[in-house]
Amino acid sequence: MRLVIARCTVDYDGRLQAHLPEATRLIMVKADGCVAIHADGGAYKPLNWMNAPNRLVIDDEGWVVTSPKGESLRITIHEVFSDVEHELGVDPGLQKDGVEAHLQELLARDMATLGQGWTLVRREYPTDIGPVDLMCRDDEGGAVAVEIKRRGEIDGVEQLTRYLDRLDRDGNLRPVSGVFAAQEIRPQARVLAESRGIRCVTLDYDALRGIEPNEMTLF
Amino acid sequence: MRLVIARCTVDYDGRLQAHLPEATRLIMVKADGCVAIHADGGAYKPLNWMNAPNRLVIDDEGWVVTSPKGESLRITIHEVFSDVEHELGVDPGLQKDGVEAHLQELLARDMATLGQGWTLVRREYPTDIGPVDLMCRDDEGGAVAVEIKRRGEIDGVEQLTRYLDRLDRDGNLRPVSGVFAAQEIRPQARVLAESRGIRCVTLDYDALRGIEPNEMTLF
DNA sequence: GTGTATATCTCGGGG
DNA sequence: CCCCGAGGTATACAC
Repeated sequence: MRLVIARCTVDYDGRLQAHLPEATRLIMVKADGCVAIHADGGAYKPLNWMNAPNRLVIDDEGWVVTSPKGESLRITIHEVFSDVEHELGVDPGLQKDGVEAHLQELLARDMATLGQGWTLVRREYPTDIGPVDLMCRDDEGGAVAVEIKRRGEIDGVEQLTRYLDRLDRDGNLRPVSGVFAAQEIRPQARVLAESRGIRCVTLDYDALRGIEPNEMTLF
Repeated sequence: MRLVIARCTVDYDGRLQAHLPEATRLIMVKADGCVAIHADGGAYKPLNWMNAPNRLVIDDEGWVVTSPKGESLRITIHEVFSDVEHELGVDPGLQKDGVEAHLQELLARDMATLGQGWTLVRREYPTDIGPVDLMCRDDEGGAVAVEIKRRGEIDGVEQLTRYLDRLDRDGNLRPVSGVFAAQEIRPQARVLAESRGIRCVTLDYDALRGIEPNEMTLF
């Protein structure tokens, strides 16, 4: 990883056009060739960047980074304050716990959270517009499509609605009811869901984890 | 901006839990207090981060970053290879051209792109679930709601559909037709839009810019 | 503050 | 490769 502190101006031309007036910034070049221009604030997002793969040409004027997709980033360097390189090696990567896939797994193992006597047909049940998180049968054998979110918002209700619309055309399933399950359901999403006859279920992640027979967490 | 190259392990606990095994990484601390842990690859996104505002406590074990929202990041430092600080000052910021707001402005100035004899009622026409990009009248006086995107995808069609649903309840407007306008429209979005009677219009940004009477670009 | 929409979103999975 | 969905999305803006 190369770290350059320099007074520079930057011009990006690609998915849009953008320009950075002259100022002192950090230019970060990673081993995979990606480039990021950071100011001293504004969360982790750089002011300007180019994703790998790139071709980097350095001349007296500065740097020109070009990507095969036709994007270009011109960094005109006026003064260099620091220029260092460090070998970091390959990173073992991030281990996550508590995301949607985990909720789906936990819920699939404990259908009773949704309703007594419910059975799982399959996870990621396919439709021609994408997979439904869970397809179930309720205690009376009725088909139920379940959409799982960490945070239930309007988009999720729309997504489930599209699935229900498709699934309801299948004679083997019809009628298909819907359940919108999330750790937290936004009021507007709840209103929209219920206006469409979709049941909302709030999930308790810790309780679901507690139900597990053996330890599933990663660390 | 403080830049530390160190062999470290990291534990995040907040909106989820995540762990980084021991490896050498860049730790970036910006003037506003945000912290980012970077590997030597993977675009601009850090492996782990904490947004400002934060409280940073440093002891022999390493660093503990806590946010008022109850998130925490523990960085256990095993070996420091470099630790430097640079004063960058406040950045003048990025100047952009070619984003959705621009398209909306250009289209509002040249309604003929949508249809001969069309007139603009107003931009950001309000509904109770949010503003429609453009509200127009066609050559026969019929109300038309226009949703503008850089890239037209399914979500945009859903958004316009929600607006049309609301607007159609207004006796002064009904019937309201819809136009989905974008520089690029994904096939699936086009199919969905047309199945709902929404007309799709592909926008040519350069042509729209060419139509302008005076120079609007920033640089 | 919540709610909504945008983003050069980034990232990963599946066909 | 594109398409789609998730994200600790972050960010801006209106209410």
